[in-house]
Amino acid sequence: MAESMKGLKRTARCAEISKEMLEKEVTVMGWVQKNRIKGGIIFVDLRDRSGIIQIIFDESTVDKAVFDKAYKLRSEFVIAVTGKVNLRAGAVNPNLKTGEIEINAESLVVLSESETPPFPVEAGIKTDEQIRLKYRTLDLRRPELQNALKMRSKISNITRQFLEEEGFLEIETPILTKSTPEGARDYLVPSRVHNGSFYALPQSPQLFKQLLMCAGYDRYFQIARCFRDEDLRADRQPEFTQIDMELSFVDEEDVIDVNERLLKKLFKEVLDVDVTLPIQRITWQEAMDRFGSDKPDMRFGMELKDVSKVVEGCGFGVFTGALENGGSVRAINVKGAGDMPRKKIDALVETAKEIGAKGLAYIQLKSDGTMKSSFTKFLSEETTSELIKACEGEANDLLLFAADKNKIVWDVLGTLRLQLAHEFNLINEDEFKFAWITEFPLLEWSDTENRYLAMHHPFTMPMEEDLPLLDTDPGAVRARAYDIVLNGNEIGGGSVRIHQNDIQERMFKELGFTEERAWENFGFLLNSFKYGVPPHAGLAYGLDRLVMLMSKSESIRDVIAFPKVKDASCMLTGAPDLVEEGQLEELGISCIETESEEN
RNA sequence: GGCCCAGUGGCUCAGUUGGUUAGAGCGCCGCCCUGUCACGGCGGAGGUCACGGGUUCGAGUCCCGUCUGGGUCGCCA
Repeated sequence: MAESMKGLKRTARCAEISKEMLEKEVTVMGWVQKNRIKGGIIFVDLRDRSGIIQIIFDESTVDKAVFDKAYKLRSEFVIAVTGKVNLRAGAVNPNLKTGEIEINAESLVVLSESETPPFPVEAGIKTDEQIRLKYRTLDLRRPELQNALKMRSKISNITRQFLEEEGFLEIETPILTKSTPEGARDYLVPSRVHNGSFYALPQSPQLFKQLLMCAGYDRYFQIARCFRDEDLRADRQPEFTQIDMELSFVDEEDVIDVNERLLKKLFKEVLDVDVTLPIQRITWQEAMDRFGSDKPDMRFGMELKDVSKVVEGCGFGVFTGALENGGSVRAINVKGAGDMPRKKIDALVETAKEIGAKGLAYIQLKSDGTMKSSFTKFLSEETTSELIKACEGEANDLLLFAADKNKIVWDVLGTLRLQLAHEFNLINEDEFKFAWITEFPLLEWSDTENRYLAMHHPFTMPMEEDLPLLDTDPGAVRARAYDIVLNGNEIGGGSVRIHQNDIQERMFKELGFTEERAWENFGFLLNSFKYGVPPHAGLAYGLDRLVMLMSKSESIRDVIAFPKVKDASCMLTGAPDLVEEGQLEELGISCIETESEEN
């Protein structure tokens, strides 16, 4: 039966007990990890968020009532134990922080009993995530999740402390706000007072932080919850957290400087990893040309080679055709893969096709010096050897060629490069390789909408020297935008913002907004811009993704206490759920039955 | 919305070309054990093989559909 605390006070957490406290009487409280009964002596491993300490109940020294109670302890019972800290009489357990000591129990209070847990509450379990999410409180007791959430807390706190010292103010922005076009689908919240009208949950505090700059707050930050109603991924949740910041009277150099120092501090204090500053910067164009990705994993080579010049007029229709359509022919050299079996190469070709390529050409330079290729029969011997030379091909190399529009070529080779690096173990998992990616394209052509979309967002400043191109070749205009990339993951991004009305108007025009619609959607910002806007720039990190990488977690769900599953529902609470008819009436909402609900 | 993977005692899994009463380890329950810490010994309980159809003399196994979870493409300014 559960007992009360009877005025007991906890003196320390389990793993905070140390040899310095020998002979002292302490009271610990926590969960029973394990009860080992050896007849006249009982060992209980007691766990709390700090770790584990061994409690010992000795039949010859402890009250019989206490001993009998200890005999009945089971996994996950919550207990309070008072006793003396002693050196262990038996063997030391080197796997425990408290492995040299134990507590000789004098009294025991069972604060709460527990049913047998549905899965073991310990590290390294293989239990299905579905079950872990349903019993999330139990899962959260396990060391992996505790460590991830502790790390998350530490990262937030260091960030706060650092930004405070750098003169930033932490300011909250609304959660109930206005729906904006462009970008992700909004989560909507119906208004009771204004039936038929809706708030939207923020996709980011972007516009509000710009307003704060207009208001003179200089340097702002917020650890902000954001919402996007899009499908989930291993690294994507419908609600997530940004470390969001904005600075006035600065350019990209200032933003990069303060963030490099923030990252250096975080990695030093959280992981004891030294980040060498400055972090290397490469332009978007260079990232695509060398790695086929705007978030390159630079922990390994296998860089893309542009061989368009070599194969110009070579006679192989696939190559020349791609070049004639304004595309390119590029290659990667997979070192040590020259003897890859045909079946595996075919699988690579399949991957390329899934991404959108019509095929994938290859040259196998086998380790015995012979060569096998899907296309060199169309080429002269000179061109073939020039091609191999351009790829720095040697015996036992596999050369893969993609020929198409640049976007497809980058996508195909960028994807294969990553896939093959994993397959051939080229990635040092202990390494943290950062890079700034700069000079992103400002606009991106959308075939579905038949217009340009903002690659970053509509308030991103174009590069001054590219301004004339806005009228002639909008796709070529570069933006003053930058992403911070870590090991092939975008962990943050930002830009210098437009603070001139005339440029902002041109931008909206380019995006196909009428003046009327621009004012309807962003009037509150444009209006503020009329009364003195400081030049400003900012950046936001995806905190969840950052914690995931730093804690080497496999899924973003492992760094969020109560995450959602693939269809954006919560296995623990059952949200989203139906509501009472009266609530809907009040909101002036009636639901249309869909086919799936009828069944 | 498309494609791929998975679902068998509480957990993790095995289960042969379709063939007696569906197995194992851990956990759980009982008894024993004074230095265990992956404790040990003896004994025991526990299964609608995700669900619904179908094929068959016979289905955990084959076929169709559904549900649930995961991965991914689309989507994510």
